[in-house]
Amino acid sequence: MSKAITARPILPRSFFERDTATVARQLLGKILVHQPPPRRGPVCAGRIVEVEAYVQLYQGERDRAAHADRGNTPRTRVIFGPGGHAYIYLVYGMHYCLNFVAEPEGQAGCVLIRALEPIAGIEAMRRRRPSETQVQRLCAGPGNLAKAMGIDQGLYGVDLTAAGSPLTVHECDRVNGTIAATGRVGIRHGADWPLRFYLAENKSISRP
DNA sequence: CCGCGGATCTTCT
DNA sequence: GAAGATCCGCGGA
Repeated sequence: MSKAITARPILPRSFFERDTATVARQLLGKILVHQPPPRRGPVCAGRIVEVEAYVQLYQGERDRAAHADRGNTPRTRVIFGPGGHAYIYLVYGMHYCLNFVAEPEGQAGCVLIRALEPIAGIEAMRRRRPSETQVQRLCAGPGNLAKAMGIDQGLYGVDLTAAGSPLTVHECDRVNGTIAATGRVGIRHGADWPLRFYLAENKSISRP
């Protein structure tokens, strides 16, 4: 790949240290790159097509669906640090979920990355998800994208903004088409808050 | 096509 | 002890 991709500028910390919903929305169309250590697999990359924002307050109300709402625990500590780091956790004892920390240090916000359109490392993705037959579905859904991209707890806390980091986010051309905003998936509290953003016509989103 | 159960981590009640 | 920011395979209709 991917001189063409990794040559694009890495998003700076100032991109992430803003209002969480703004960060979420503006991540659409950006390129996520996973570069494992030498001999640990090929570079994988995908275009971000679906995200969710988890905030401290939404229109003055606590976001009880956010992990950070429970406070600063061993699992959530990275969310309270500076923006532009990876927050990774295991759901239901099975699947890893990748989030980007937003907001300045001391404020808790993060963006769940829910779907990517595969760009590079597709053969590796297929090996990791042999049951998926459609390339465009390899990274559809938060657990699926972590699996396909080879992302696990070992990347907890990595700085997304450092050149040479195993996980980086890169600038891309402006997105075309409609950006949809709906309620977040699989939660109860604040289920109707429009904090899920996705590219409406994209074939790689987790669900329409 | 739909619904159920399994996998088995973190946190809270 | 239970629920949760999930996904997949199985069985029945």
